[in-house]
Amino acid sequence: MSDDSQKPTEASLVTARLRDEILSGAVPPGSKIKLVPLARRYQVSRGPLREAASRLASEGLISIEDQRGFRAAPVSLSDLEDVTHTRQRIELLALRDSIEHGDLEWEGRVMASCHILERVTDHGGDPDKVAAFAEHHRAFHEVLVEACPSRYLLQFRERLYTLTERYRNLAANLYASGTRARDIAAEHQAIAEATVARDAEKASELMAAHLGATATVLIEAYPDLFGEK
Amino acid sequence: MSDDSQKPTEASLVTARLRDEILSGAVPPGSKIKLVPLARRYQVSRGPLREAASRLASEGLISIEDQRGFRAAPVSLSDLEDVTHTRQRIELLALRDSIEHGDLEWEGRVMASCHILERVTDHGGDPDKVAAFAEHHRAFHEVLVEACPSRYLLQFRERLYTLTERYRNLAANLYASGTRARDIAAEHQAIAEATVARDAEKASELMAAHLGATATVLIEAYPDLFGEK
DNA sequence: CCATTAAATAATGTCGACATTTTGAAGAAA
DNA sequence: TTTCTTCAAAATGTCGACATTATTTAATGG
Repeated sequence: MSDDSQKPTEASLVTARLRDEILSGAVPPGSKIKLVPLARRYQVSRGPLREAASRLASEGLISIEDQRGFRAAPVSLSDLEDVTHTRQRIELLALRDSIEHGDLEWEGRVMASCHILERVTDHGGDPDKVAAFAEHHRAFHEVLVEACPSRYLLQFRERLYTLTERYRNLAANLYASGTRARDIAAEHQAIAEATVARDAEKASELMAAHLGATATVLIEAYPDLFGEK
Repeated sequence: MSDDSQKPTEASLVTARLRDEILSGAVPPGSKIKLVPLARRYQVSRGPLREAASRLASEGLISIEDQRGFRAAPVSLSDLEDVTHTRQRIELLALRDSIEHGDLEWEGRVMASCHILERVTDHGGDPDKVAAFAEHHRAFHEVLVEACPSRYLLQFRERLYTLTERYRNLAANLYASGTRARDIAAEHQAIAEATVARDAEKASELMAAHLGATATVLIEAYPDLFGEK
């Protein structure tokens, strides 16, 4: 969204970094984003930081209060429900589009991504492995809707995915358990198969269930998540 | 999205102003946004301007090219089609939600807004009247989906409405004619009536047709729009 | 003891200056 | 002419300093 294969600007780098910290929970929801300490940590001036925060505000990760600075977007049960429900609707639209427009190479990428994801599924709490899984998981869901021709739908979808991932990370920070009794790999496998089979109905159904199940886990974990600060 | 009933910051004011100029076409699509002249015109430093541009980037009105500054988002036929199609889908979701959840007072606001809009429909090219119409038109479409409980869906909808309005303004700048042989007031009236009658099917149908008709007019006008720089 | 006010401390918002990069023009070489 | 190089002008990106506003702390009065 920002660079053109140029040397990235400090503002862009800091944007990515700050986004990650908000997503991971290193910057807790609702907490104030104090520019001076952050600028010191990032080894940059406050200028780029303000730009970064301004960008993230329009992404819904930061809220701006004039004369009072920036604040990590708060979390709430109702917000989580909204994110989930909206994401279900948007993602299904994108998935149907993708199934309709995807070509054979796309099918290949779907199966490849699914396979890779399956192989990295069991991480033993190793932070690197967890991060790798998160990355492949994102990639898999991304590939599924890749053939959707609407840039806007994809942008909205990505935004909602990011917000979901934030809740997932926040819950994971409290629940070290992580994965429940779900066989996520099997869910992904089924979605991938229905998708490349061009069975839009079945794929939609499976995807909706997949997102719903994830949401249920998060919502159950949420009360504990709200007990903290 | 930004203030909390505080004295707005320069960055916020400039954001609104720059957004208006991009929407109105005062800053042409694809043109570079040179900060020094703009800062001079706005009587502010470049700092707040950079923040404003950063915010608008995430809204899709500005594109950032690292080390090369900011640029008003380009327009294209394919982008217009994407905006239109996506907006149709999002808006219908929001409208159905709104019809399902709206209360009696909401119905009243819908009819009121529709009535007001009808009365300001015929503007004689007077810029003030045109601006007033645009404002009431935005308000009407806003009220229609007001009862939709999803903040995210409404945010996406608003964003797409804004992008549509940009294309409308750009076309209007070339076609002074403006309104075609459509009876827009009648279309709005029909949508409002179906909506307060809780006839989601009919309202959706009418709304889709309404958006489609607007899109058609714009798409027809578009080739001329692209002839200019 | 609590509430209210006043002073201090800290954080934000804005600006102007500097270094770096890009852009544009002028000129040289093929 | 066309292409490439060189150089100057302009624009961007970043920083540190200043003024203003918010927040915390201390003090005062009830």
